[in-house]
Amino acid sequence: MSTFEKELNNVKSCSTEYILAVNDTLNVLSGKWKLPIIGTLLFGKKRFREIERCIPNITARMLSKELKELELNGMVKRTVYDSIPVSVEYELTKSGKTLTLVLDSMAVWGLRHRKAVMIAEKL
Amino acid sequence: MSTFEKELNNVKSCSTEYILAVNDTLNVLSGKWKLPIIGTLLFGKKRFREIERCIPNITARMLSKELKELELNGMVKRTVYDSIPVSVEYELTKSGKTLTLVLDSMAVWGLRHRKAVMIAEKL
DNA sequence: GTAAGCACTATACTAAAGTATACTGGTATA
DNA sequence: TATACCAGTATACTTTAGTATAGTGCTTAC
Repeated sequence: MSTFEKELNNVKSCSTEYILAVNDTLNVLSGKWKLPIIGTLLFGKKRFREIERCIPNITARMLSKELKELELNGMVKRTVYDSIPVSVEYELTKSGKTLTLVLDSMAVWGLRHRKAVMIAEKL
Repeated sequence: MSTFEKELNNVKSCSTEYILAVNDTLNVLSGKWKLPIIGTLLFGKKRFREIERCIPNITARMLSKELKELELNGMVKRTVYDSIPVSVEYELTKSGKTLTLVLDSMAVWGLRHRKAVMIAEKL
């Protein structure tokens, strides 16, 4: 039995704990902008204005707010270089990078589900 | 190469499509009550009041609203039996059931991430 | 010296999500 | 006849999330 399976059996043994663990993951992704932010950081570290330019329609206020939350959640690491003027870089933490595995399974389910719903609507 | 891998490569070839697909999955789970509702339905079909009793603090209004959305999203099937009085049963669709694979990966990531964050905070 | 870029913050607002509470119309039970 | 269960709906309200817009203090380029 793999480590994944062992951990899964453990958390599934208590249904409220299972829901809580799923909820933790969901909360890390909550809101309109977290996913786009994580998406752009998947391509490597970026500066504040770079991220801003990558995401259409995001305001500086929202980007700042969401980056703070992501940092607090241990998803993003913020590094300040004391050049003049200061430059600030954001990158995904190790945890942030492993989230891609979850995102991948969400992407595939999302596509399959969309197809399934479309077929069902044709009937 | 597995079907999963093929579909994943396909959707990953376009980063905005990838984000959209992940977002679709996220939207199906959005809000405070969808996950608890899906959670209770994982144990089999249930009637309205049964679900209500399973989920502490949910109001009838919210349960009704969320069940409608889940039905619209093709996650839940609603069946009305014309007994007297009518009884109504809710159950997960096929798509709804396959979501458990995604939820499993979210649960395991959630647990691992929580541990990682706790260790980082001790330093 | 003024315009523009950097990394933000402040204030005020609107929109969406969620809560509280009461009610509907039917049936079955005491 | 009163009470309670069923499957919800209606109305009013509060809380949270997101938007719009302007401004901070710094530096470099024209």
